[in-house]
Parts: sequence; C-alpha cells; structure tokens
Amino acid sequence: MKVRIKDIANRAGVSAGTVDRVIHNRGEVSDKTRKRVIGILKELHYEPDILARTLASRNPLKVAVLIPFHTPENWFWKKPLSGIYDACSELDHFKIEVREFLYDQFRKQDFIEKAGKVLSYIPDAVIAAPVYFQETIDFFNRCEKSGIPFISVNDNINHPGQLSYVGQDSRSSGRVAAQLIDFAVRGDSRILVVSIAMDKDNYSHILRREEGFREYWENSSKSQDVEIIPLSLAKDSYPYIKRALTETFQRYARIAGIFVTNSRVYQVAKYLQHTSRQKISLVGYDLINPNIKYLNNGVIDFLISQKPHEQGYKALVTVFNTLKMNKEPSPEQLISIDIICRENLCFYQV
Amino acid sequence: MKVRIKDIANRAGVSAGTVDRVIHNRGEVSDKTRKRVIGILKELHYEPDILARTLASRNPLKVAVLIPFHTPENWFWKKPLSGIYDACSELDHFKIEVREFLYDQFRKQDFIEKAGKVLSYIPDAVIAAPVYFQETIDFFNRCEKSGIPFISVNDNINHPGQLSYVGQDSRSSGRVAAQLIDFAVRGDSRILVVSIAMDKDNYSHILRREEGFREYWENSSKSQDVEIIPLSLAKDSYPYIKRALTETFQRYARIAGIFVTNSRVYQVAKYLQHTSRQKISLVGYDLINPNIKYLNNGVIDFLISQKPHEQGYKALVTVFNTLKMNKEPSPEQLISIDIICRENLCFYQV
DNA sequence: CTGAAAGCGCTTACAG
DNA sequence: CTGAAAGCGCTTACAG
Repeated sequence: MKVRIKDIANRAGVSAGTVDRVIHNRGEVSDKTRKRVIGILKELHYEPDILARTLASRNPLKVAVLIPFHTPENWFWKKPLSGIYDACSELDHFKIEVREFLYDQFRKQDFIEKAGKVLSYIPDAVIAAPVYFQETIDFFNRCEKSGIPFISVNDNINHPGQLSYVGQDSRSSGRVAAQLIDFAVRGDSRILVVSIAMDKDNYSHILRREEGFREYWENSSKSQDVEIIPLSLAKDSYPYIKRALTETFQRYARIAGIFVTNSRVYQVAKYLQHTSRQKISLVGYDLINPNIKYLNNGVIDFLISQKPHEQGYKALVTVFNTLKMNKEPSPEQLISIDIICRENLCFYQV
Repeated sequence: MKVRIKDIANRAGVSAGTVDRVIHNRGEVSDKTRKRVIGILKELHYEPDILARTLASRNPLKVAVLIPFHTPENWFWKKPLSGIYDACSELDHFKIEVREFLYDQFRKQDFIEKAGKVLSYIPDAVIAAPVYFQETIDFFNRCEKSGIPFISVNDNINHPGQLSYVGQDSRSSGRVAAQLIDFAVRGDSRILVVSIAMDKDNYSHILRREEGFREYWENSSKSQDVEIIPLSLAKDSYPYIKRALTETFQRYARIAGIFVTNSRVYQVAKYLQHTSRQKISLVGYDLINPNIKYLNNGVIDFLISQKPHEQGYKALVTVFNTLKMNKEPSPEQLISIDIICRENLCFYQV
C-alpha cells in the first residue's frame, strides 16, 4: 500500500542509505544510480513519512525571525512573535527551533546588522517583516543566494524568490473602512482622512489604505455628496494634532466621519472626546490599548485589526508545511480583514 | 534529558512492555507493580513521544461525526464537515479516521437512529451537533456510560461530561447585531426584530440572539428613543412574509433597521428591494448564497457568520489534542463573532 | 561511491 | 502476570 524507502531501494537494487542520500540531495551518489532512484521515486509516488523522519533525525528545523522588537509603548510587534511561538507549541513534537533577531524599527543600521546575523546563523528558513524596502530586498537576495527560503510578513516586498507573503491587503482594508463610515454617514457631508507620522510607519502600507478608501467612494452612489478631505500630520504629539484638527474643523463644516490610516487613531479619539464630538464616526487600525479604551467608551466606532498574531502563526505553519511536509505554499496568504466594534472585541483579544 | 519508557522501566525494575500496559491501562499487570510504575511516571514527569507512538501503533483514531446532512437548499451543514476534513488533512500523518453519521434535522427519529449507529460503531470520540435537546442528552449519557468522549458543536447542551463546546455565544452575537444597527440608526426610530420559521431551527439559539439584541438597547443611551418591535413569522414562504411585512410597515412608521435572527434574512431583503426600502439597515446571519447576493447589492448591510467551517475544524483539532496529545481542552471554545460586509466578504468565503 | 547495522521511542504479538 | 524480541519508516555514523 504505502511506498517506503525500502521499496524504492529494492526496486532500484540499492540500499536504503543510498535512497536517503538521493532524497536529501546530499551527494556521494553516482550520477547513474541517482537518476535511476529519482525515476523510481517519481514512478512510485514516494511520500516520506514525516513521523519516522522526525523521530530518526537529530537536527531541528532552525527558523530565524527578523522583525522589529516591541517596547512598552508599542506592543504591536509582540503579537507576531507570540503567534510564532503558539504555532511552535502546537507543532511541539517536530523539533522546531526559533531564534529571534529583533531590530529597532527606527534604525536602518540596526536592521542591516541583525540581517547579517541571521545569515551567519544559517537558518533553515527566515520569517521577516520588512520595514526598510531596499535593505530588505538586499537581505532577501542574499538569502536566495545562500539557498535559505524566506517568507515576508505584514508588508509585501514581492520578492520573486519568497516562499510566501502572509499579511493583509492594505487597499482592501481601506475599502472596508470606507464602507463602515458609509453606513453611518448620510449624504452631503465631509469625511476626513488623517495620516499621522507617516514616516515612522511603513509608508506604502498607509498609502494603499488611503487609496482603497478613496476608491470606495469613487464607485459609490454618494460620490457627489461626500467630500473627502486629506489631512497629513507630520508629528505624533497631541498638542500638534490638536491644533491641526481644530483648524480643520474651523475650516470645514459638516465633518461626519474620520478615517485614521494607522494605529494612532487614539490621538484623534482623544480630541473628539475633549471637544464633545463623539457623534462623528471614527475608524482606525489595530487593537492596541489606547485604541481599545476609546472603542469601549464609544468614541472610536470600529477598528480594523491587522491580526499580527495570526500573521506570525501562519508564517511559522507555512515554513513547517513547506520544509517538513513538502507542501507547496500559496504565494500569498491574505489575512481576513476583521471588523472590531465594542461588542465583538472580547473575541479578538488573544 | 527526555524521559523515555525505557527510563521508567529501568527505574521500576520492569520491562518496557509492562510500562506500556500501565500507561494504556490495559490490565494484565499486578496491582503492586502498576502502582509503582504510576508513581515513577509521575515522579519523572513522563511525556509520551507522540511521533514514536503513532509510528509504532497500528490502529487509527476513530472519530464519529453526528450532525445534520446538507441539501442543495441548505448548505450550512456542509461547512462543519469540510472543516473537519481540512483539520484531518492537516493532521495527515496521524492516522485519523472520520466516519459520518448524518441525520435529517427535521426528523427526530432519524437522529435517534443515527445516534444508535454511532454507539455500535464504538468510536474513540464523537463530534455532535445537537438539534433535539432531550434526545441529545440521552445520547451523551450513553456515550458517557460507554466511556466515549464527546464534544458538542454549534449549540451547547452543557452536558457535564462533554469534552468541550465549540461554537458561538448567541447572546453576544445579538448584541453585535444591535450595535451594527445602532451605528446607522438615529434617535426616534423603530427597529424590527424578525424571527422566521423558528421551529425549523434551533429554538434556544434564536431566543438568545434576540435576548442579546434587546439587552444592548436596554443599556443604551438611546433606549428612550428607539422602539424594538418583535415580529414572529411562522412560515418561511415569501408570500406569507411579504403580507406580514406589508402590514407591519403600514402599522409602524419610521422603521429604520431590521434584525433577522437567522439565515432567512434574504426573504426580508427581497421584500425591501421590491418595495425600494434599501435604506433600511438590515442585519442577519450566515453566509449562504441568497444572503451573499443581497449583501453584494447593498440590501443587506451586515451578516454575522457562525463560522461553521471553523467549528468543525476546531472540534477535530480538539479531539486530536485531547486524545493523542494528552492536552486538556478548554471546556468552551467560543468562535469569534465576525462582522461581514460587502467589502470584506471575499476573505470569509472559504 | 555504497551497504550493513544500529538507533529514534514506542507498540505488538508471543512465549512462558 | 511479565519479559524479550521484532517492528513502525526513516536517518546516522562507520566500514569498505
């Protein structure tokens, strides 16, 4: 029934050891027998028994994780890590070894340094979150040269050699945000699109969210009635934001909804609460604590989660399935865009 | 480092075979040595190697699935099944054997019959979706007597012996529906709560959804302004529903939102479309095809998914983790209440 | 370049 | 009631 190495060996007139050498491509086999064995392997549709393989094998699967580190103020990057470890403990018995290479997301040099360390660690696979575009490309190129498979999470660099991308489609998430505001907003009103401290974040991400948001309204029947007003705030400080918002409200009447294109939505929420403008629909990103606070008290209406935990989880499972199970991964694993409001929040706080 | 059977055997002065007999509780061991071995097992914190166990063992894990069958008109129950099979193929190498016992959800006698068949199959575990309350209790009691672990999905019978419940919290989903309608509805309006053909569905489920919905408004600041109007429709036929809705609209002005407590929301959508009342906020349940159609053309605003696929998936993983991995399952595994609108729909159509 | 043997940690008859 | 041996399917040194 089941084809074993022994069967292949018998058929090829060689020993199991030789078949093993061929399967794992570790040389020391004459070209002739190698070709013969490969032929039989295919002919008989050989599928390795992963359990037996793991049991017999000594060395673990070494996975390097190259993502920004988290700080008390920014817990976002803690989530992918715990997703990765959760996947690990589910795949408990399969000898997986995770090594963290965490970099300062605001220091390019640190990324370059840590990326170098990943390469000298010589992992079996890399999970990386790109923040610096060109530097990540360089790193991925070097991975490719060394034959180390890599997978990108959170933001897609679209490197042709990557195993897979695990993350959200930013444009779609902008469209979802638009529809949420659309439900609450009647015709003849203005909607603010606020980008805060863009340079600190992944730039392209945010641009695509904004694009998606605009795209929605362009195709909407309300496109005549609703005016979209962009507002770009260079700094993350509250006094600065307060001033800018005050000016904007003085200048424009009938602002009925605000879309904040990143996790800094709590700053806008703070302003709306202080100025008793809670009725304005407010939508933003990420389940970080200050946002959750304003979601619970009703100032923020909806949050869209990037599901960083799930990203980490899926990334590790993908590495495992590809390298251990010989399953071909799908090149893009889009995380669903979940809509979080006060009443369903509890189900998303993992 | 790792404690093996051999280590236990050495320490206890017995053979590996005897330790195995103790671990699997299959008798033929004197009380004295059994107790000694058990003591050492605990002392050394023995954890079996599942890979070695599965590799050496011949017999598979037999899982019986007792749920309603699906029909061309009602595909809902196809989803848990494919969730179960997806989990199986992910746990590919672990010899899991799923046997389907599908019953006619409208014939109590059929449930009883199929339940009997499950018991004579003697599975290692049962995954069951309760429709008939008392009959399911009886069945679970018999499982318990036979020492067969069972897990309930979709609706919670709360049997004290159950391994776990995998499903949604209906009351919470009602609250979520309420909040969604709340976003779109201004003060001084009426909201319809429509229950269609309740007896055909799981009754308690639907009552709890309605309870949750009411609960939300009672605690809301708008509780004075918003009037909730219940409408119970005994039959599922469109002419009947049309007549009832027409009457209701004649009787009540300012109906701004409708919550349909089950998957029959497409019937109400049809009516709203025919009578050009698309502006009314409409929220209901389940991603079945007629509902998706009205979600896409904007008549239905939001759908709440019960995530039947995920229910099946998680149920099987739970069985596996408990029986093969010796992990204690959490007694309740609440599925998150996902909010689906047109713009994020594509991410939920598995 | 190739094969025979031992081993991974557990289970399964079988003999006593 | 108990133990010794063989086996699950693969990998790992080692000898040649």
